[in-house]
Amino acid sequence: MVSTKQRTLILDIVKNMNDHLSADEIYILARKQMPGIALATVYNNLNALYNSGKIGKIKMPEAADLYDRSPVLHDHLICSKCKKIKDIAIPNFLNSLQETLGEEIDSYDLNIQYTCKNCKTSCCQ
Amino acid sequence: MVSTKQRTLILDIVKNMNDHLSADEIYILARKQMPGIALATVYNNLNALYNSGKIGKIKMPEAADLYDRSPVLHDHLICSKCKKIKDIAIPNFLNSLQETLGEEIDSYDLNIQYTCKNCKTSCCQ
DNA sequence: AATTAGATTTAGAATAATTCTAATTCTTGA
DNA sequence: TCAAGAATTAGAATTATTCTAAATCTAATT
Repeated sequence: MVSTKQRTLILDIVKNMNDHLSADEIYILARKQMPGIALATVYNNLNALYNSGKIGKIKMPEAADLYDRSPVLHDHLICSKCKKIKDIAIPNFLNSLQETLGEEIDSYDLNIQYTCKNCKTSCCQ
Repeated sequence: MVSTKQRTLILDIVKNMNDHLSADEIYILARKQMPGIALATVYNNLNALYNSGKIGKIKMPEAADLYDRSPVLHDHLICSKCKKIKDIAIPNFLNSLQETLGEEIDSYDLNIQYTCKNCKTSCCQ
């Protein structure tokens, strides 16, 4: 895989995100630095970077997929109210899953809906 | 919630499925018995039945959602090759998840990709 | 039986995320 | 410099799902 300046830019944006962003949001950021870039290029490169294990991807149940600067498999708590995402690591989850099931697992997606502390305390939104 | 004949038909179809079907597949089955039914009605009723806890829904990462005759929360193994789905129950998963995280969970979606025995043995598909 | 309010259905348009296509441009090695 | 292959671009296409507005049905009430 050859790294073009578009791919370098997109990798740079993703690696410097403090949050999880969608392809569209990354596209908006990319255009600030490279106004002519196409949305399809952003998708192409996010897919390429994800497939080569350089970045992570969160497959959201009913919304656009989000990208993650870390390619290391981990899990996500999604607040049902404010939709903010919290990264979590469940220790040894993959292994214990494989043991429980007696099957070798290729990968998995786990999305957990909860109500974050902020939304719980502010009662009447 | 009043049960119309459309809703009764759709519930009947879902309850008698031996597999997990998409809204579109359910629509095709429904039209055999009620040719004038609209796809939007199928979606409306699947949503209504799911929201009232009468049927289950599997939120697939990059494909149409599938419906499940059982509303009881359980998990799914999805074969990466043939895409067939196997229902599984991970004993006590929700509780142990809540304990591990120290958070109260509203719900979760877990999709596990694996290679089923069939696809593993037939090597050169 | 007629009326009415409210819910549901219908058909088709709208939306939104993503992929595809074909033409163009860039890269790199010969 | 040239050619081959890869990547990019712009926009069309696709697909699942939701929305809209008009029509129809339902159930309760008179």
